[in-house]
Amino acid sequence: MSKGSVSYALNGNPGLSEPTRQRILAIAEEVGWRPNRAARALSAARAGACGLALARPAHLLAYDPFFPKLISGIEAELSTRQIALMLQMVDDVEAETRALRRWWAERRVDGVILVDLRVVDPRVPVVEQLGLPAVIVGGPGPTGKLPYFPGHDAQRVRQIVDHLVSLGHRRIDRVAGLAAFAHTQGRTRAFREALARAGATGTALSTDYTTQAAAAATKKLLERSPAPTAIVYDNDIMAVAGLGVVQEAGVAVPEGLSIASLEDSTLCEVVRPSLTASSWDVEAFGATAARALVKLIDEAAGHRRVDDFAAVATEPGEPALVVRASTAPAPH
Amino acid sequence: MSKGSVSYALNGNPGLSEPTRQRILAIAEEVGWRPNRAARALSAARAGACGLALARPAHLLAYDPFFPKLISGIEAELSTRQIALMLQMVDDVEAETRALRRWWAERRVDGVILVDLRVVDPRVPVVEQLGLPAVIVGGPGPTGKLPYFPGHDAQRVRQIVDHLVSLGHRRIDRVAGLAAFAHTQGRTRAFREALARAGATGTALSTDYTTQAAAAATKKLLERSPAPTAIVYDNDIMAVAGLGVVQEAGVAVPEGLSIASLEDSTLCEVVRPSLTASSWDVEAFGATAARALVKLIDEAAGHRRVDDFAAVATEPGEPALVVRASTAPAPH
DNA sequence: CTGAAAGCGCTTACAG
DNA sequence: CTGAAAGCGCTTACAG
Repeated sequence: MSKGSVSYALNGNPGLSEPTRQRILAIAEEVGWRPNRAARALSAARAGACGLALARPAHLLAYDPFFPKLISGIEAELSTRQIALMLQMVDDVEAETRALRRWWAERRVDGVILVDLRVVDPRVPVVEQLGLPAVIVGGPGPTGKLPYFPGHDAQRVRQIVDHLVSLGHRRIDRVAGLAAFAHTQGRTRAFREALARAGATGTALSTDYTTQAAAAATKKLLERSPAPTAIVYDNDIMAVAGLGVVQEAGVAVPEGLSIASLEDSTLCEVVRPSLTASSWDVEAFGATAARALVKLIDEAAGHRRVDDFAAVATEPGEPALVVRASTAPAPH
Repeated sequence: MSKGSVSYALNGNPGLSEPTRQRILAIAEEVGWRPNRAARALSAARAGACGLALARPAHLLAYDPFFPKLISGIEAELSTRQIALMLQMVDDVEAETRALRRWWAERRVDGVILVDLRVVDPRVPVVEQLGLPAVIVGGPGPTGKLPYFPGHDAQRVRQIVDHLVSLGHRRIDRVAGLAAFAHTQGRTRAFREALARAGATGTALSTDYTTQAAAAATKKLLERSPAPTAIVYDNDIMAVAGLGVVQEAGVAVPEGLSIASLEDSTLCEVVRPSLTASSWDVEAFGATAARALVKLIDEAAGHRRVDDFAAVATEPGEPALVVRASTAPAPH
């Protein structure tokens, strides 16, 4: 059996009869032979890996159910194609930008997934200038020529506000995440619009996603006059932190104040009262983004025109509001 | 400048004067040149990457603050050495075993980290037979010749039981994780011993770590007679789920029943009442394990004798019990 | 220190 | 289909 034929068989190269191909694959399977990835990468000029660098400190990642789900979805998609996922956790976007440059210079990855896009984000121009294939996850909308997947932010905000308004709430505040994140701004915009449309009022307080900041923001909101009758939190852990503050202030939830979370999780189910939250399929979302990245890489390699993903970005899994015990008619 | 000299400079190979080395490094930095990883891997017979395969479904990983911290610690250690972390999420140990075989056959990784060791674990013999460098994280104790890092399980169980006993509790039950995990069994052993030493009684109910199972187990424990005066949970999310069940049953925490968690997190701080929990430095733990793996890889590459890590396994960061509002003197 | 050369294990045309 | 060969971009001795 020639080395060339084996290579053809494994790479699905035409010019080999089907029976021969099958025989080769069977033998490879039997003896457990696998092509050396480094050699293959070197001659094929493909790393066979994609990169994901997370620019958030571990203590914030630790309580965010979004990332494990996202990674799981990405991973599920990549592994069917034998593409590895390279993970790096860094402290800030600058470190991430350095990591992206290094990955690409070393040809460690064929493409990358960008998360937590900033309003002004250094990664976007770098990636575009390098020609490093990239997709944006949780983006705000069109950013240069990079494909993006916005994550239903506006729609989820609208669903929650509409739900609260239908319960008679007219004074709805929000404890938001980092203002520097593009998706936070997108949510803020949608929040304002939804309130205005309903004739309701309310403001958003930005935090750094820590529970301390969420607790402090909640205290501040409770002291306002008139006080809000409902508070929306950008994620589940901040909502739970807020819930604790509200209860300690002697306000009953949901009788005296309604609480809702823009991110659903098991946590929302198990706290008392359980939390009304916006639920969506993050794993499917991650898989879709990974699929787009793979396509981008393939097209870049084939020197073919890259489709305008921005125009076709599909978002899987419509978000659905899960109404639980923490929201009720507004007190009068 | 010869190609050979550049290579020597970058790899710290002696036989190059210091000024020349510095000049080469400066130029490489300036033009942003980085050696192609695939080529380097091929000639050096080193992938420059380590693998971590997680055999837990994403919905369980999503609420476990342990893994992001562990990964962050591993990553911090590896990235200082320019070693990449390859991540794969799989459904079960069999799929993980397959992933390990593939990674090694393709020389995608130089070594792997094994987590959630089972009482009978197929990965251990496979890894040993392949000669794939591996360290065990959260292991039960010596397993063949693989270095292991047990994660303070016994000590943490003891601290919690001793705390409850000192508060007068004599009937202490436990809602445990998967019985198939070696660390669950290690905890169960330590739990029994600690109770016996204190003249207290109690049993452990195993669950699959889901909040549903934790809730069901808690209900069962409350119906017992005599009912426990304290319940210990194997992790924070199960503790919160249990707390909800207890409160709905009309039992006050901590006045009627004390609750404690064997895993600390922000969650424990923010729920009401806040939860007493065993806290330890998981990131440092991950870093230590990664360091051991790197050492193992280096020694394996040098054909030198591999140290007996099992004898020297250091565990960083002594665990500390954080007493919060959920534990109080036993009711009489 | 330089320069030429072999080799890592594949992929990919190319002549038979 | 086979077999010989070049090339991917490094590392690593080796002679000058």
